[in-house]
Amino acid sequence: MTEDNVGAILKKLDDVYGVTKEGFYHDQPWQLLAAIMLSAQSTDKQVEEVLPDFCRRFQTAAQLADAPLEEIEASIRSIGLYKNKAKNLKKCCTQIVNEYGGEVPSEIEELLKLAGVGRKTATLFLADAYEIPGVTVDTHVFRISRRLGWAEGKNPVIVEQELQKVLPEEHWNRINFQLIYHGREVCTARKAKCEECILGDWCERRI
DNA sequence: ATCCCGAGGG
DNA sequence: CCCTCTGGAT
Repeated sequence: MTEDNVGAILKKLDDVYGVTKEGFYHDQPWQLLAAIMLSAQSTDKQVEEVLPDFCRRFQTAAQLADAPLEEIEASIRSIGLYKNKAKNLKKCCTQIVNEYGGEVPSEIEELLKLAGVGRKTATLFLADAYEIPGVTVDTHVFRISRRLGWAEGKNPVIVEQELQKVLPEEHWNRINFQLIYHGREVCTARKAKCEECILGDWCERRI
């Protein structure tokens, strides 16, 4: 377990990938939650393409909850897993209207009760919407933090707890997008490009 | 061809 | 625990 590499790596990530990420377009918090749900297994570009029209068509959670499933599907048709997402969005918005008075809850335990909202979506929403510090562990964060020697846990929940101990809290809300960029371009699941990695000096995997 | 910026369901 | 859902990137 190396923890002395943490400071140097975090600084490098800040330098190369920046400290802020532009969030998804939205007028209302529930639309941000919807955008994050849409982003699963899809690119930001795909999501941003449908988002303006989506937000215009469904201005409130109640409007989406009442819309025919076919209309919801049509509005997100170009995005991966669109049938699942349309079904989950309708159910999720129905829950928001019926059980939360039309407002997205800000407690993670409540968010996790919403259809289509898992831990990754919930923590990212809390960070983006309310700047609540949290470590969002998606597939990239999971893979890279293990390669760096920051975590050893066998599932995302354990890794999340390990990272909360290893990382200063002010980095929690930016480590996700930084490692996503890094994970897509360099530290890929297979055939990682260790020769061109900016973290090569400190990474346990390369040394 | 193969793998995903997940989550629900059997 | 493993399967499925989807288009797009590589």
